[in-house]
Amino acid sequence: MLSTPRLSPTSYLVLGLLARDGPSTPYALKRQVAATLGHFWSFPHALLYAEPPRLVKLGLATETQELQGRRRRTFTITPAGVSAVQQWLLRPSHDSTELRDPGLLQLYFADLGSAETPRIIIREQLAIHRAKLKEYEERASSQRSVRGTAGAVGQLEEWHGHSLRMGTLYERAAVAFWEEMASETADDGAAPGDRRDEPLIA
Amino acid sequence: MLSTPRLSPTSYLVLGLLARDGPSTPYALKRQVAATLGHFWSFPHALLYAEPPRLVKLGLATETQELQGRRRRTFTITPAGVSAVQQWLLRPSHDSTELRDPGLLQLYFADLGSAETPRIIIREQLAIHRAKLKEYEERASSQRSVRGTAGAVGQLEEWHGHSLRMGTLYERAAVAFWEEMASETADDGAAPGDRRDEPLIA
DNA sequence: GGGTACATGTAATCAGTTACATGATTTA
DNA sequence: TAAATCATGTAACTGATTACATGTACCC
Repeated sequence: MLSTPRLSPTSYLVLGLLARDGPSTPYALKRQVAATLGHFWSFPHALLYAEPPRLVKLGLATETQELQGRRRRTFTITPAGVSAVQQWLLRPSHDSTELRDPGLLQLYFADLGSAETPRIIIREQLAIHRAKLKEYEERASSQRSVRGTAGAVGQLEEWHGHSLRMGTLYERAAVAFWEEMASETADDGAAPGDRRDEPLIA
Repeated sequence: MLSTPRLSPTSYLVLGLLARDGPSTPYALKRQVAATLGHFWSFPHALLYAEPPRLVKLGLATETQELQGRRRRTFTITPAGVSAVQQWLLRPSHDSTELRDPGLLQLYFADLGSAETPRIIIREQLAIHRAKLKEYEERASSQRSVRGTAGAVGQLEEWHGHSLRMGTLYERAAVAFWEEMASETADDGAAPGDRRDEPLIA
C-alpha cells in the first residue's frame, strides 16, 4: 500500500471502528463515538456520514445500501483499509495534543474586562469542570460495579475505558487549575499579579 | 451592539490581542500566540492573516497598509470590537474543552495491531509528553528567575503565564496517564483486560 | 556576496460545522 | 393517534490547513 494521501484522525477513527465492529452504518459509528472519545473530542454526526464515502473513494472501504425502508448505508473496511490502520498504529503521532479550552481563552483575556471579570470566569469554569469530572467518575464507578458482578471484562472494553480515564485525569487537572486560580483571586483584594510565587513553602 | 453573527474563538483571540497590544500586524499576532496559547492550541499563521479582514468586514477592526517597503497590513480594533470582547468575557463558555490527542486515538485502537502495538504506542507517547512537560517546566523556572531579579511582573504577564500553567498541568496528567498505561502493560505477560482493578490497596 | 533564517502574504483545497429535512419507533 | 424522540441523511457554508511564493535582514 503506497502512501494514501494523508488521512486525518477522523479517517482513522472511522477505519478503526469499522475494523473493530465490522460493517457499520454511520449512525452506529456515531453511537460508538458518543459513548467514548466523543466525551472530549467531538465528532459531529455529519462528519461520520461524510467520512466513510471518502474512504470508499480511497479504496479503504466499500459501501452497500439497503434498497427498501430506511435505505441505510453500510460501510465495510477493505484489506487495504485494515493495513492502513495497522501502519498508522505503528507510526508515532508526533502531532501534539490540541487542548482547546474556550474558558482558558477567556481567562487569558480576563484583564480586558472589569475587575470582577476574572472571578466570574473562574467561578463558571470551576463549576463546569467539576460537573464534568463528577459525570466521569460516576460513569467509571458504574462500570466497575457492572464488572464486579460479571467478572472480568474483555480487553476491548478495557481499551475503551482508557480514553475515559484520560478524560477523567484531564478534568481533575482542570479542576485543580481553576481552584488554584480561584484561590489566587480570592478577594483579599490582591490581583493575581500582585502575589509572590510560592507564598508558602510547599 | 446587536448580536454580531457568531464569532469563533479565533475571532476573540484576535480581538483580544488587538485590544491588549494595540494595532498589530498579523505577524505580530502570530508571535504573540506562538509564545503562549500556541503551545497547546494551534493557530496556524494563515489563520491570523485571514481572521483580521473578517473582523474588518464586521466593523470590529480597521485596516491600514504601508505604501512602501513590505506593505505591511496593520489592524486596529474599533470600539465595537472592544465591546464585543467584553461581552464575550462575561458570557460563560459552555462549550467544553476539546482534548484532541492523536496518541490517545491510537491507544484506543491499539488492540487492532499486534501484541507489541500497545507497548510501542505507550512508550512513544510517554516520551513525547515527558519532553513537553520538561519544556514547560524549564520555561516556567526561567520566568521565575527573571522575576526574581526584576521584582514583580505586571498583571499582564501573569495572565499569560496562566495559560502555560494549564498546559503544564495537562502534561503532568498526561504523563501520569501514560505511566499508568505503561505499568498496566508491563510485560508480566498480562494484557490490560486481564488484571483486576485496584490490585493493591491504594 | 551568498546563504540562512525570519517575515509576509495569497490561493486552493478540504475538513468541519450548522442547518435543514424527513422517516421510523416508541410512548402516553 | 398524537407527540416525542430516535434515526438518517444532505446541502451549504465557512473556517482551517497546506502549499506556494517572495521579500528582507542578518551572519559568515
